[in-house]
Amino acid sequence: MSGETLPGVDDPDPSRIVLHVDMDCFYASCERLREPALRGEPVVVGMGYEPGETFGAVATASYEARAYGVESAQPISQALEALPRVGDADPAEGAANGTDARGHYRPVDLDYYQSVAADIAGILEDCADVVRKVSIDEAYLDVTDRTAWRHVDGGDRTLAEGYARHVKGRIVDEVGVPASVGVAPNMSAAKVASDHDKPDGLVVVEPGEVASFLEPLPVDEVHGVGPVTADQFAEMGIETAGDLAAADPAALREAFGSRGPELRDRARGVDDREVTPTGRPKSLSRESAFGEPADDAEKRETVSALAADVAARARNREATYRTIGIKIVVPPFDVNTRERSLSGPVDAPGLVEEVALELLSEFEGDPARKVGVRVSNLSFAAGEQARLDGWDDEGSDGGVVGSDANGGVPDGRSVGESDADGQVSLDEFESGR
DNA sequence: TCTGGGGTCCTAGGACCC
DNA sequence: TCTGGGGTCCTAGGACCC
Repeated sequence: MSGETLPGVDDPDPSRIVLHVDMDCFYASCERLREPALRGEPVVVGMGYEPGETFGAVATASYEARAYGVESAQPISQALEALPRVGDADPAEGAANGTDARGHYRPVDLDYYQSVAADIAGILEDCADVVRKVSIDEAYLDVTDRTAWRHVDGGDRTLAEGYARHVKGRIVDEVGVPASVGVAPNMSAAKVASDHDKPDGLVVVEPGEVASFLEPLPVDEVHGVGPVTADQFAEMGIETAGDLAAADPAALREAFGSRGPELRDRARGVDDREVTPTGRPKSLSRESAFGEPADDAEKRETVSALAADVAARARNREATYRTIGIKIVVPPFDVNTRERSLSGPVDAPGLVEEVALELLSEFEGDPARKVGVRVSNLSFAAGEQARLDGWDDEGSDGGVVGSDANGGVPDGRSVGESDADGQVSLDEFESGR
């Protein structure tokens, strides 16, 4: 291990070329794709929202809608105040926004958006050797081997910029939705770059310019700095990325643990993470909010439905899980989580429901604004997954294997570690702790 | 600004093991 | 009965991201 460079001074390979591709208000763009009349109009896509209702939250607002103060995560009721719905009667005193502007409100249609995202993914896979999708509308591409930082004809433009323009152009031409693209020598800088000129942006940060590009930006534009951390930074006199870059790493570690120096590195433009392909999920969950705080019966009913849904999704993705958990939010906004690990991975919808309801019982009598069910400790040993051949009905989902004193009938397709006795019970699946 | 849904990672204490 | 130190696993909560 001799001859290595000084640790932490710079990226190991400053010549990497990373693209961050970020679709602009993706859900709204998708709605416009199938309803071209919405182009140029304010569009609000709502979650947990049905046409004509006022319950739910804003998932995505088009830039036209944002101009009236509509923001994502905002309650729909609030968005409607800022921007009334097309077709609604005129408010008594005229709209709160002081104009007669109206917005087009649509419910989330994730299946459709996913089909659009798959088309985009095809283009991205075509344009890069490694693609890391981080969400339905965002991805990192390592295009180091596809282009170069070299300047064209000694001018301002790099080959990399031309390549990014090509990727962006293909998305618009072949799919029909706009994207913002950031180009930089690492992931973190590329991410900030793509955010820098939305919508429809293309920002290139060349290897030598990363630190100076970041320096003047507000510190919360550094990826990983949220409202809580930004407040703490402000108390320390850290307002910009430049301030953070210049801060004492030891002091940051003291205050923020390992995250402190890491964020400082991001602010300095140092990020040696490789772009790795999208991995398998680590957990699957579903949650659902109530309009009015729910009583025990409603809580149990919802948890049962969510459990069935999560289990079905896991089976669909050929995942087994070893941990089952719930989440319950009690007014005003107390978030509680409970989970239980089993002795081995299972694919057992009945068990998900049974364990979830049992965990829920601790909160009997507490009203809930929201409940959720989660499975984690996932395995994807497709084909490799040991299925104890002595007792498993081959391929049958509903094969009843044993029963137990709890009345649960886990339709186990999978295994505990050593239960070769043909009996599967909740007790046996529970971990020993 | 009273709050939707699906995720990831980190921390910290306790149990347990050697 | 009192006692070190290291390591792993489990659980609950929190911050953050899109």
